[in-house]
Amino acid sequence: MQVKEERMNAKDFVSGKQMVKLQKEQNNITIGDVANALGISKTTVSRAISGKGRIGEGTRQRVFEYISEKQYYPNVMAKGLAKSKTYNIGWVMPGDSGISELPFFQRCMLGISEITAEEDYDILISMVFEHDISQLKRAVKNRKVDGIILGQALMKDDRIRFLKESGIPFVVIGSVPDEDVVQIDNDHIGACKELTSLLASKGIRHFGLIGSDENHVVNQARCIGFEMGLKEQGIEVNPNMIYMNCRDETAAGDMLGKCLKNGVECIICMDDEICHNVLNEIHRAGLDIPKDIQVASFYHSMVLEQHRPEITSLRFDPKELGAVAGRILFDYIAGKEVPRKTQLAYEIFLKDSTRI
Amino acid sequence: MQVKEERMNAKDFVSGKQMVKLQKEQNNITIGDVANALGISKTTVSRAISGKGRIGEGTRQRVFEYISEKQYYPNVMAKGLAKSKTYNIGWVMPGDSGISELPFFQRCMLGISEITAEEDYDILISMVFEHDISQLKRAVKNRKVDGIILGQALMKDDRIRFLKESGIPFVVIGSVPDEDVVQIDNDHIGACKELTSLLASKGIRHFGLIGSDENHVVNQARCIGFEMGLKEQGIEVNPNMIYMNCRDETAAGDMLGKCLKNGVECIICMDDEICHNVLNEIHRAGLDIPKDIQVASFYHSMVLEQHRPEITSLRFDPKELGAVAGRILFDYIAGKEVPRKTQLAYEIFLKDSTRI
DNA sequence: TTGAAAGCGCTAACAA
DNA sequence: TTGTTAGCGCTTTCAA
Repeated sequence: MQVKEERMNAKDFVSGKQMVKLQKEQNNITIGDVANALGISKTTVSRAISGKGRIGEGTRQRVFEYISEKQYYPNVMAKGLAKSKTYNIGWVMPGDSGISELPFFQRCMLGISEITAEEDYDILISMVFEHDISQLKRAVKNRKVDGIILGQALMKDDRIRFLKESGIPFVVIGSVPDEDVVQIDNDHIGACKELTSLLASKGIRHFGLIGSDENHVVNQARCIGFEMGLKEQGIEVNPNMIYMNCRDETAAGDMLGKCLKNGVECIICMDDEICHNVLNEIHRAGLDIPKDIQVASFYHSMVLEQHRPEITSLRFDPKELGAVAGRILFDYIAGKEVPRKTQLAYEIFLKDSTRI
Repeated sequence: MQVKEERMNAKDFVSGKQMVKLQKEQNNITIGDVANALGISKTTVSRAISGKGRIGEGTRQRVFEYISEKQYYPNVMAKGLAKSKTYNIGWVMPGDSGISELPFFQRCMLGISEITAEEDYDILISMVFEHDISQLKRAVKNRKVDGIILGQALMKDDRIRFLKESGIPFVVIGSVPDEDVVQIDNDHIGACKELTSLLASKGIRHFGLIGSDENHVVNQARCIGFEMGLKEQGIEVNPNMIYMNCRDETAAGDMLGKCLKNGVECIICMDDEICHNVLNEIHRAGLDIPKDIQVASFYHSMVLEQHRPEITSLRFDPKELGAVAGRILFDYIAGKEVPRKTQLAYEIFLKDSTRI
């Protein structure tokens, strides 16, 4: 509280039942105003602004000077009506996502917004739930968006079914089996496979894989990558190595216990939250990492950053994911050919949690 | 992985460089189509739909039957142009907020979206940064929104300055000194005061308050409430009791150390993240809660939920905050009088972390 | 290089 | 109760 003068006082917070009312003063200048003021036609002004069609350099100059002086901004809604565009793209994310998923969505959104801004688009948000996609439906039926980015893919996804029926262009972040859905995803399979294989190549034979919701496509991909990694190293795949639907710390504790009983040397967690829970349980049990048990994670986030020893993990870039999804969506809307599936790169960080 | 048939295979994820292209089939039916089909005028259709103006019950029926059969949905953009509305409200949140703030924004948004949905509005999102409010500016200049909800208030807030100049109706979630800004906030002062006073009344004399960014208005309010609580119990307020700008676990450790050295009996954390860090440091130091040190928090979230013993804390409802902000904004836009400042209730949870 | 006029899909006076 | 007409602010043919 050093900066005394910036400190607020209690009275700053207190107020009577003071009421306020909006006084509007919308002095919005239109393309017609510009045209009149300059003694030219609306068409010409429009052309000057859009840069389309031939126009005299002189007139162009005059228009630009005038609109920058008078602070003219085109009415995007009107433009949209004329061009049958909304200049919005829809961003669909779960309204009930867990705390650990939020940073992912936030970063995605940041990537998307960089791209939309370039195109002078805005992001309209729909929060959906597993059994309530009314918000998404509203945005689509009302034609408030030109396209949609779906932030999450489920195995049986109502959103995707609806979007396909509706005919609106959309892309999904994540992977889905549907042949005709444009999707952008981290290369989870490749990444999980490589990390698993790498760890196995260092001599680990007994793995335990702990994951959360098996209804999430991404978790299935992780399983597949894990199994591929094992096979590559000649380790027999045993379904008992895999524990799914780990919902909380208690469950994590149980699964940890089972792993230890089964002689697991290295636990791989499917995501950062699972890993966080597992780590807590490991400490609670008084075990040492990596001496008593090694730990790796198929996903990394700030949650794991603080941990010592540092955790071996896969790292992806959600912001890039969002940006790529945005670019592809715009191409798709524009009628261009786009790849059905785009996979993004990953990085493997080998840290002390798997070094004996 | 029980549900075998729902499991994906590796091949589901693999694809060649398959390309897809959008085939558009926009068969959007307009109000004119409806009118023609029914042999009535567009006006009549419009009236039937909006419910405004007199209209024969029979015609109304026929219109409704037809539009529900043909799946007619009005074009909101066109409606907006005619009525000078966008049917969007802007939601402004920091693009670089810490992981611990995200659940707050998510819950707020949920509350907002419930209200906007009622009014057939959508949420347009602008991610801003401390020194980059270009996204917000775009949305406002382009007139893409009818009003704005600002999710966070800073002491010197560029966003607020810009919004005031622009003349667009807006409300802020949080507190600001500006006389003429409509604001909705948790009653932080009252809550912090009451909790502090309550703890003091149970015999605690030596408090330590640990907080984060002092540039956040909310943290200043917490300080004020804390001091008021102390005064109420006849405890002398000493600036040395307050530690601000606690950025990470290391800083939390330092401040914890200072508190202990100064004979602090109870540490109050300004928010859940601080508290989380402090708790970690307390455990690291091998101290017992509440025997060695008592702990309370001015903010509660899922982060603290798992902790044992449970932490005495203040609880607010961010979703309600968002909903109230939404309602007030709509009233404000409609030209109604709205309270300059709305304070929301809080709950105090006394738990074992402050029971000796 | 410029302009007139029609149109995007809807609402809202004003008439009938 | 219904229809005619103009208009919201922009784009886009088609002529000039």
